[in-house]
Amino acid sequence: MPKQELPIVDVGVQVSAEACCAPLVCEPLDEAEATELAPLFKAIADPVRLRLLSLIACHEGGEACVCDLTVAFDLTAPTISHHLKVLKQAGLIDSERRGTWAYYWINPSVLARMSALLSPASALAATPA
Amino acid sequence: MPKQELPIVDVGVQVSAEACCAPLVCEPLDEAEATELAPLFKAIADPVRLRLLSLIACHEGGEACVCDLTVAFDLTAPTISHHLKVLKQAGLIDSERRGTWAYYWINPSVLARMSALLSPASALAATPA
DNA sequence: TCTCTAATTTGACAGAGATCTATATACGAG
DNA sequence: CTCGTATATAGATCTCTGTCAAATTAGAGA
Repeated sequence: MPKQELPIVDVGVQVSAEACCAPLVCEPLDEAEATELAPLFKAIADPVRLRLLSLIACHEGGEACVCDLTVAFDLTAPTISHHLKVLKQAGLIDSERRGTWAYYWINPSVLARMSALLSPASALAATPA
Repeated sequence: MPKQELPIVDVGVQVSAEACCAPLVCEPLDEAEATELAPLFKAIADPVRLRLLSLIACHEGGEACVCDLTVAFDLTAPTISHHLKVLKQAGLIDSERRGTWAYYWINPSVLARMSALLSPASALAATPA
């Protein structure tokens, strides 16, 4: 039933766009950057939301219906709804209502930014000895 | 009692080592994995800790003294100490006392694991329409 | 030994967050 | 329009977390 619509690239993020990609091991984060980035990690700093994000990202068609998600947890629907809202407000996912059901898909660019931030700057800072 | 320091080698992590690398957009995280991974993100889900991690990672020599870190914030020493403890317990950093001062360095393998988990599955969902 | 400085631990408190029940909204089918 | 199902919001509660002041531990030097 979910109509597949591939929410591809579309970098229309609310975070400051391309101010993104220097890994935090390359140059020190200033306070403003840290304040902007921390909420992204806070959004996935919960097992339920991590699984939600993964379930949505892996779902065929690139999107998942809330009904698919709710059954995967031993939690009430309002709780799932709450977690989805947190993920959405962080910009990690987006949603649309189509008829009776609501569909969610991930925003890959935000995920990419977070991944890049943590990337270990290959040649740096290894070996404590 | 503060004998727990152990300037151990690198991967002395409590997480299951190399069970790491499938990005969460590739296959759905199960509950156990999510429970194990969420605390890693929780550890960096705070602006102060994000900056601490970055300051430590970028510091020359690959390690930083607590005294270097404390002055970078408008927070008391106990608060910084608390945040360092959170990062250390998550396995993101390690520390050693040398003489009067305590030094911290990052554990790159844990950071790498987190980065890989969020990596947007190169070949997936990225394909330009 | 005593004292000074670096860092951590303890205890307290305010604010944030996860979950539930109950209620409300949105839509489709009769 | 009315009813039933799918989501979302509101409010309450209990727990977790960030911060500070005060006390404690650890090492260097006199």
